[in-house]
Amino acid sequence: MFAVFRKPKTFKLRALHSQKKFGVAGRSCQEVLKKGCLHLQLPVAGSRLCLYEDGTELTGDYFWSVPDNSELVLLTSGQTWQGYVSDISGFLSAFHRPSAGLIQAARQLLSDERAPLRQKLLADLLHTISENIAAETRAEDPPWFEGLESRFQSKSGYLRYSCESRIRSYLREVNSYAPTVGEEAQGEYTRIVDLMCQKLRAVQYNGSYFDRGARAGLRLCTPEGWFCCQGPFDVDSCASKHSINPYGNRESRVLFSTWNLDHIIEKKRTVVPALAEAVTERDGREVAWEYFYSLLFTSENLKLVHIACHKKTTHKLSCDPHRIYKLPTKSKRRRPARKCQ
DNA sequence: TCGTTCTTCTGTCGTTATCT
DNA sequence: AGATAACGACAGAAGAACGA
Repeated sequence: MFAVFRKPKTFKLRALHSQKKFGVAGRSCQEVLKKGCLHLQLPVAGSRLCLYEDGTELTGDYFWSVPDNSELVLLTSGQTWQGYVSDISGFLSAFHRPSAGLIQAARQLLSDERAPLRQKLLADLLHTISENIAAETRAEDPPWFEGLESRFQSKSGYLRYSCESRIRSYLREVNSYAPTVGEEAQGEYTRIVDLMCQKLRAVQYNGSYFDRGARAGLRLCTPEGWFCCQGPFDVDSCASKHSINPYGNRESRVLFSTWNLDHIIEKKRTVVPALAEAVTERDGREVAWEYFYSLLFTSENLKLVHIACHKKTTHKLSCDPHRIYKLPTKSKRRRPARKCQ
C-alpha cells in the first residue's frame, strides 16, 4: 500500500535532554524528521529519530508499526540516546555506593519538598541508602541497637535471639495444649513435646534462620542480611517483591518484626490438633513426632512473609495422613529422656 | 555470692476473619 | 454493624541457670 493513502502518523517529539515536547504528524520517517528539525532549528543532515522509551531508531520499516502518539527524541549527528530505561538504571547505579554529597543533596531536596509523592520517593530513597548494612557490632553501629538490652552486642546475635524467641513461643503453645488431650494420652503427649524440646535445643531453636552469619542452608537471608518475602502460603512467590534488610538500620530492624513466620499447614487449627489426635488414636502405633516437629518449627512448613502477604484465613490444608505414624520397624532401644520444660 | 544472661509467662497490639 | 476469635508478634516481669 502506498503511504500517501494512509492517515498520517502522530508523534510527540523532543530534542535530546529537553523536557519540552511538541506534536508532529507525517507519512514517513523522513517527513517527521524534516518537520522536527525545522521546529527545533536543527540540521536534517546526520539527524535521526529514536523512541524515547528505549532508544530504538525509527527507520522506514519500523515507522508504521509503532503506536500513534509515541514519544520520540530527535538526535543530531554524534548524539545518542539509550532510552529512559537506561536513565533509571544509571540513576540506580549512582546509589549503589552513594557518596556523602549525594546523600546530603537528597536530604536537602527532601527538606524542601512539598509534594507527597516526591516526598515519599525521596524519603524511601534516603532510608535505603543510609543503611549501614556492613556494620555488625554495637561499636560499629550504635543507633541500630538503640532500645535493646546491653547484652546484645551484635546484630546477628539479636536477630538470632528474636527468631529463637518466635520458635520458642510455638513450642509453648504446643505444650499448653497438653491439658486438653485425654487422660490416657497425656503422658505420651508430654513425652513427645519433651522430645521436640530437646531437638529444638540441639539446633538452638532454629535461630539461624535470621542469622546472616549462619551457613547457607540454615539461614533465610543472603550473607548481607537481605530477606525476601516468600509470598502467601498458597502462592509460590511474592507478587509485590517485598524485601527487607533488618541489619541495615534501626527502622528496618523494627519493621522486620512485623514480618511473620506463617505456618503453611496451620499450627493452631491443624497441626497441634492433629498431633493430639494422633497420640489419642495411636492404638499401639508410634507417632512420627519428627514429622510434626518439621511442620511446627522448621522452614519446611514456615514461610517468612511481609504482613501484607500474611493471609489469616483458614488455610484448609491438612497433615499428610501417611506420615502421622512411623512405619513398623524393628524396635529401637529408647534412651531415658532428660527433663525438658 | 552476686550480677548477668537465658527462659518462661503474661498482657497487649494490630490486623483480619468470622460469628451473631 | 458490632462483637469476638485467631494469628503472629513484642515488651516487660519474674524466675532459673550460669559464671566469675
